[in-house]
Amino acid sequence: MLQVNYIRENRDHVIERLALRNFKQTTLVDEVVALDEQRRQIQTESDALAASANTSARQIGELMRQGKRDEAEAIKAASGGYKEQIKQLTDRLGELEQQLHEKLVLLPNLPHTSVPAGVGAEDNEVVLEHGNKPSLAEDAVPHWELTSKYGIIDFELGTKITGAGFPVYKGKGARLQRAMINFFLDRAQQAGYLEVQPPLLVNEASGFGTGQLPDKEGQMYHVGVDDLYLIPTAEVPVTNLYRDVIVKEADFPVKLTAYTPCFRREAGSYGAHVRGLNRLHQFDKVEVVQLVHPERSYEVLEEMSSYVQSLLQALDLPYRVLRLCGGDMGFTSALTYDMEVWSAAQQRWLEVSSVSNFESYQSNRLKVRFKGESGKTQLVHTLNGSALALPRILASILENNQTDRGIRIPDVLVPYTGFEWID
RNA sequence: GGAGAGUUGGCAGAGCGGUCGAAUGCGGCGGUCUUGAAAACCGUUGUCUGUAACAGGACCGGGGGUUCGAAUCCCUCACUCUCCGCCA
Repeated sequence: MLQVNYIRENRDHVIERLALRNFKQTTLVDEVVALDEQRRQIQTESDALAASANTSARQIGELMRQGKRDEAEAIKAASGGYKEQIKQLTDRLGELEQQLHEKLVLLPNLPHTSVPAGVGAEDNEVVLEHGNKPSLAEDAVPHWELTSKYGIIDFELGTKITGAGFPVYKGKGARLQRAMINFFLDRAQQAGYLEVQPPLLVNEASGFGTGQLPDKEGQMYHVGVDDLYLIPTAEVPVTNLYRDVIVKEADFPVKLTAYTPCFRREAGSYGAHVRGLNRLHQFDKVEVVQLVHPERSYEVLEEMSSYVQSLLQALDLPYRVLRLCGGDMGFTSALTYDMEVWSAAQQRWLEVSSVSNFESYQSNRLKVRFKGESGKTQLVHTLNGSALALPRILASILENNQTDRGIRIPDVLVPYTGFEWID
């Protein structure tokens, strides 16, 4: 959520920035400014009235103590009107605050100055490409054929148990999953991230804090009887660990990592692009999250980007890094890098990580603050990234590393899998 | 699922309807003392809003009510804890 004060003082700039993500509801910005203006005016009136009422009440108390009952009664009689007036004003204030809040949550984050203009994926800027795309044999096949050929994933069985998009990993497939999770967690720990195991179900306040609610309600599975949401990413519970916390500046940077399954409804997605492991309703991911001093957040974003790339390099997967354009960036992000690996048999890039700086957009909702040098509390900047999401990494490993002999496991994973080949 | 207790500042824990944003202890910060540290002593120490700065306003789980006045009384919701039951 953007800060009202900022919008008030930088109205034109806000509109200009929002235009970069093709957000053209300039009236919304003006409505926010107007509502805020009204709110503050009513607030002032209400406060003045409350001050008078407080004074009277104090006087009455003092007079009563002194036994001056008559004088107290006189003031009491004159104080009767405050209650009704104050109630009217505070009711109005409540309405204004609610309206303001409703408008405010409709405004996405302001893109960073380096974000390219654009409307969709085709306008994203390729920052760099790394590694060589392997040239496969004539008979190379996509991963969904490899998984059944080697019996490591059973999609049909998952469909029977739950539904489409819930694969069952078996044998070396299951072990490879476990190996990747451990590999990613070990690397994160070496990079200074504290490992946590958060809940996989979160309440509404948590969903709101990181921005999934109310905007993307339909994306999450909702457990109605208990009014809880299955997490779409570890970002939600992990970032919310610091909701309403005032961080000590000495504790910066706060670096957290978590492995969790992720659940996404992805309603309305069908077709070839979502075959096999390309898009699932449940998948595994290791996430990294940082809470940092505002002055350092872009430096940290680059650091996180490098970290994610180091994983891809270790796995020896060809990848590219995109700087998302204004139109393709998530609602809450100010700058996002997407990492995509090359899927040799499908001949396409698959997104395996998204690293974002949310600046104070999330922390304003979450109320994650720190006490600065001046002694004033300020909002921290939050960042997160996938490091990494497993399914498409797996897809890429399977496709890129397929040989006559079987599928070669990347060297760094062998200590974790205990085998070198899926055959 | 059944029964009971509770929710107050970073933590612990007081709080007759008025002088309570809130005692006290611990912790934190600053200082005295010390070669240094510890101890002791002194001072200080919540958040939000608002102002150029003061002032002012709000917050004692959430919401509502009674009252001139509510942390304190009433209603309601949520959550936590304890015991029993069930259970990885």
